[in-house]
Amino acid sequence: MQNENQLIKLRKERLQKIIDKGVAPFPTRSKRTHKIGTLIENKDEFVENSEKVIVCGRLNGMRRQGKIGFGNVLDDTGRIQLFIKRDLVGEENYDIFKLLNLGDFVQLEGECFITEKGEYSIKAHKITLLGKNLRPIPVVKEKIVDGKKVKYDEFTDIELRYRKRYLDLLLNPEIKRNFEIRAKVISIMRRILDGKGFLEVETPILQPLYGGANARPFITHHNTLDIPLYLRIATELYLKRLVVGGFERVYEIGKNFRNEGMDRTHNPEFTAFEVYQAYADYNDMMELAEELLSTIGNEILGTNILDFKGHQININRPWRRASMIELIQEQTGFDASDFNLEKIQNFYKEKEMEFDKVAGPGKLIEGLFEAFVEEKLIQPTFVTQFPREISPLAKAIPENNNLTERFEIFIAGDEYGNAFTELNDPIDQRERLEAQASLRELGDLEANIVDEDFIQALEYGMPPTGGMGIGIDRLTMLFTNNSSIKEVILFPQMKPE
RNA sequence: GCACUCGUAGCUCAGUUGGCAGAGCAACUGACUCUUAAUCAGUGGGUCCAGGGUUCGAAUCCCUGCGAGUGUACCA
Repeated sequence: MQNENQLIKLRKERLQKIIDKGVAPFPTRSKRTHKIGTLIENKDEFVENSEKVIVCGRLNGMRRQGKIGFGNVLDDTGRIQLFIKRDLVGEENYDIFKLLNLGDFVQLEGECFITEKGEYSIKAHKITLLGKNLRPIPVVKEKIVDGKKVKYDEFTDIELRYRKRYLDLLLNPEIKRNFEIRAKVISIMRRILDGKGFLEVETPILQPLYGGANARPFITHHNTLDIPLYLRIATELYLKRLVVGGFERVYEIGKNFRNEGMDRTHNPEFTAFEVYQAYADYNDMMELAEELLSTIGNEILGTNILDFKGHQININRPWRRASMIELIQEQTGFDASDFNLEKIQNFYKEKEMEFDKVAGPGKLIEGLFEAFVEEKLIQPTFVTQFPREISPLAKAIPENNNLTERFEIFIAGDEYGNAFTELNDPIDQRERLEAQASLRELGDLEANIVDEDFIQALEYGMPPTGGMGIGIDRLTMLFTNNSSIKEVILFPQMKPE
């Protein structure tokens, strides 16, 4: 830090020298006639015309040699070499050039030409400072060796990359692609849903009660009302209220907040997509999921065969559909379909797995799924028919009250989405939430809370409805082949230094 | 939460058996009218993550803490 202050001190001395020359270091106006990318795309034309151009950008290379100098100017479309000659710009302007630092923003007036060594450049008529850099930017240099780009002193410290994302984007421009794909994923989803007549809505982030998922919330306080408020853990219960209100097709894309552990697939705030469709069920949701992902793949990558975590993932529809019980049997040979608690517990013992003595058969079946099946599900799979016991918001399947019309989407061993035929029977719903409430009293901090207003809404009547949630962050990881959620969140949560 | 690994200059890294804290780039000064990791000469720059311990002597060995990564647990 001592040293950094010295480096900054030197830059501030430079700044003073520039001010002493009567030059504004942070001028208010700039005037750009061309983006660098345009000059590069139409190189021949610009060289031939000697048209006067003005580009603006950051100085990211400097090679001064006496009375001439070279440098590189970078904007968001590309990089071009600047050539400056004292005899051309005059001594006064050349002195300003000599006082510039890497990282300064400049406006460069001149004409395009090819240097004697063949480099496409702008010959400066005038260079103007647009913004002084005061803190040295790490310098990444590139060289072409055998036609391949070799980088020197790359900015790679993962912690620094996340803490100072602006430097990451500046010095590792290929990272921008993750966020461009992220934006495209969302815009394609919006376009598809809007095209089907879904209404995009915004429901409260600050909620007096939280629900719609099993998770611990962030708690805040409203001063005027003097009540606690919770940051939402899901949008589900509000979106269903809208279906009660007569919006038959709604969706929301927004942040959820869960006060839980962080790892490569979990950030405390994350972006979820939730969709509800009246007079539909979970089968319709499966088709929607297939359509969304395969369209995104085709449009963004031009293919539905994705390289991901060392696998070739085929997201072309249709995807495999298999029930949780069936998948457990496939992997272990164990048949849990009778929900016989003692039998399931014995199987846990046989496999030398620990289990919660008070857990019901549904919870234990889920445990078997997690232990034996999840990681095996590489190609996109709808895991269907979850136990009713662990699905308090899903409707039971007509033939078997132990199971619900619910599925989760698994790809490469990770979960991507969760959907059900929504429970719209208010009496059943109340019982299920009350059962959750008693779990909570037994110490399950993630169990659902009874939301009386939500149940009342159902009492007014909700049509049969299919609903689905998909994690946008994980989807972006899939389409950018990243295994850490921090690579697809611009400013991931970090502990303060 | 637990386990393992990592933390040295602005950046990327080296530092042997415990023996004066190092390199390249960046920065500063100077030279240089076609460079492109420009070059050449010179200069400055360190809380070796923090604290404690062992030792004549610690960046190095030990302990504790902090931060990060990976795995694992939990979290649909």
